Amino acid sequence: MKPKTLNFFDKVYEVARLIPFGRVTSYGAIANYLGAKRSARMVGYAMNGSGGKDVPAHRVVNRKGLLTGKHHFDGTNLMQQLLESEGIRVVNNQIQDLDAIFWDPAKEL
DNA sequence: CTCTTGACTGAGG
DNA sequence: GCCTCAGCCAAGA
Repeated sequence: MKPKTLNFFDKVYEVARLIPFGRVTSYGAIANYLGAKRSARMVGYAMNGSGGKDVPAHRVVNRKGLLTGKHHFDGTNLMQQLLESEGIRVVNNQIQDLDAIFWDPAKEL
C-alpha cells in the first residue's frame, strides 16, 4: 500500500467520526490534533470529500460556532436541522452554548 | 514547477 | 462588537 494523497484527508474523516453525539468541534481543533494547526482550511477542504461518507460534517464548524459549511449541504438548513436533532441549539446559523458542547480531540483524546 | 482556490484563524483598526 | 487584511497549507489545473 502507498497512501500518499489521502493521508491528511483520511485523518480528518477519522477524527470527524470520533465526534461524540451532541458535541461539535472546530476545523482548527481538528487541524491542531493532526499536528497542523495552520491547516484548518485543509480540514474544511477535506470535508468536500466527506459527501457519501459516514463523516458527520455537520458537527464541524468554525471556531465561532458559525455554520460556515452549511452551503455545502444539500438543503439550506439541513446542517442546522441535524445539529438541532442532536440537542444542539442553533440560532442564526450560529451554535449556542458552544463552550458547553465544544469537543476538542486534542484534549478529549 | 507556478498559480489559484478555499467548509479557517488571528491580529489590527 | 464588527469589518478588513494577511498568513498558512494542501490539492487541482
